[in-house]
Amino acid sequence: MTNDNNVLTQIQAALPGLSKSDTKIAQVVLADPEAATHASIALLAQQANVSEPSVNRFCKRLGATGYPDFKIWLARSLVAGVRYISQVVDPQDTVATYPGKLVDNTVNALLLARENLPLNILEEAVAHLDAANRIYFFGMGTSAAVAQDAEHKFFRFQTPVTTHTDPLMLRMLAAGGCQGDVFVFISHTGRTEAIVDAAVLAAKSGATIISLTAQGSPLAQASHCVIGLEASENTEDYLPMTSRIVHLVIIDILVTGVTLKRGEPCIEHLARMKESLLPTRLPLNRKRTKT
Amino acid sequence: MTNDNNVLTQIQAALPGLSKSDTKIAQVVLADPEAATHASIALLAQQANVSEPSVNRFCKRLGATGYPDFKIWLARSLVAGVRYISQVVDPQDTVATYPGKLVDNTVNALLLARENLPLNILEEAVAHLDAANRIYFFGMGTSAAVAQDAEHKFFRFQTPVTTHTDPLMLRMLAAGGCQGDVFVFISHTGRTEAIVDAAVLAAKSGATIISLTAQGSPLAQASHCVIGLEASENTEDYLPMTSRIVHLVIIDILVTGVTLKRGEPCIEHLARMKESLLPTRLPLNRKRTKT
DNA sequence: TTTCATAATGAAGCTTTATTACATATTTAG
DNA sequence: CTAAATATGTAATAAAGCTTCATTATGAAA
Repeated sequence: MTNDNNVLTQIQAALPGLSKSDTKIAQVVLADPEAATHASIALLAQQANVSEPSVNRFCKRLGATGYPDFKIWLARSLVAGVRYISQVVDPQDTVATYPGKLVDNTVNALLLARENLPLNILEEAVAHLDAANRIYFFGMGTSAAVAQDAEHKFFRFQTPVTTHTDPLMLRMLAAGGCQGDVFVFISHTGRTEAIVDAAVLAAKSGATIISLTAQGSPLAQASHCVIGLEASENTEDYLPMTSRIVHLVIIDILVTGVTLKRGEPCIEHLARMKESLLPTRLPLNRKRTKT
Repeated sequence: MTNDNNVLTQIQAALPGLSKSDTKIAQVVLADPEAATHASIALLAQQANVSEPSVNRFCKRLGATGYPDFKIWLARSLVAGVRYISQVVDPQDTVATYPGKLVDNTVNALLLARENLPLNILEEAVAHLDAANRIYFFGMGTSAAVAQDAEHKFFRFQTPVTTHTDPLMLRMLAAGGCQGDVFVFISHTGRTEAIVDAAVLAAKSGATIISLTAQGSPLAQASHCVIGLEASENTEDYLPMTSRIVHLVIIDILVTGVTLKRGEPCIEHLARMKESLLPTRLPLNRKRTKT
């Protein structure tokens, strides 16, 4: 009910069942939420052609304590101009509009994920990864890049870690798994056959299966530890965009979790790794443009 | 000046040069910005042990038109609880705290990038990519995953595209470039020697160089088209986390840009590609948990 | 140290804004 | 077609925020 702390989506959801005045108010607010945050109740009432108390009642019906509270709430739904409402890119978009939409959608996906972070499962996953003798990351398609990123990050720990995308390699490794092995499967849909098969095989072999995938998917069902995310939106229809970003941030969380669990020595080790890269870099030679 | 539309950072930046009352007010606001958005001017004044006009003046000094305006502004700086201020993970963090911090930092990086999107440069980059006979993506370390992701997305266009991480391969390809080739270099620092060398070589060969890197870096100087981002924050000290995410979203922008430029036929083509993946997926078998 | 000028702060009254109570209109069900 | 319920608007009330001005603190020059 009220756990959707976003006004815009809430108004839009409520629109059908709204009264005449409320509809008018809703339309004015949705048309330019930005402006609404700066308008007084009198101005908004005038723009919607309704009385001031109607606006006040509208706010209360939405769960706010009054108009000022509503404005605060509304302001929060406009993150630095980001619209919470998922914005679909259409052929009419220009360079002035679509980049912002894409960033907004990504931010929204992250904020949504943030609210639904399964902390206990993350903790569990971190424990498994920390205790692992060997870690395997698997991802295909877009998730291959996520897996590669994960390998690159986990590689810095002492635990042996590898990434694979070849389905045959995947099956073989999965079949040959053993206690102490941790397989991390990354799949947006959780329905990529090769991945699901491998997960089932790996589970039988005694290894621990962690998956970054859709809740309730076949892959999720085959896993010991599911870091599940809400299902994809329509924006993912052509190219998965936001989901892989969320997966990457979850990789960050897991890496950070293991780092914290291992404590100081590990942090030092990471610092040394970092230093070893310095000789490959040219000297800094930058002119600052801003203060 | 006023282009930093975040209050919290602005207050913090202004803190040193603030008067006695203003400091008290700033402290109360920073201590619990959330609460401040709901407090009346009287309450806030009382909590800070100052008079109401002082609070009002404080707001105006920060650029707001008054207290209510300040509250709106403040509310926006608290994106669904996200603190704009970059939050450093420290050893005292627990699973209850660090995941949120990481997401917040990522969101902040994206919001920052969103405000500084170089639209004209993106447009230029899209034009180059659209017109390219051949596209090469290069990235090393963490950026290798970004390059791979880019390849995976651009692969769906008809233009031949490849990704490489091997420095030798890189040099050879760069030296053998020709007009119509587009080299996309991805490097957080812009100071990875192998990458910079390759960019210089490729530029000499007549190819077009696009780079996703730090403004003003050696790599940027060797490029025709620099999609530059603000320098790294201290949070990147151990592992680049937020920058790669921003790079990925820029890849999304470029892909989307080319898709839009090519118009309908391309969109259809993408849809067909998508369909071709369906047979590799198991049937949907999900139980919805939420309405 | 004193004096003067400047800046900072607070008290009181004033203005704007939001809310409540009540009356009127509109819809809906019987 | 009427009656109850609901929705809407008017006007009065209350709350919040703002401005003016007097007071107090701060700091520089004599």
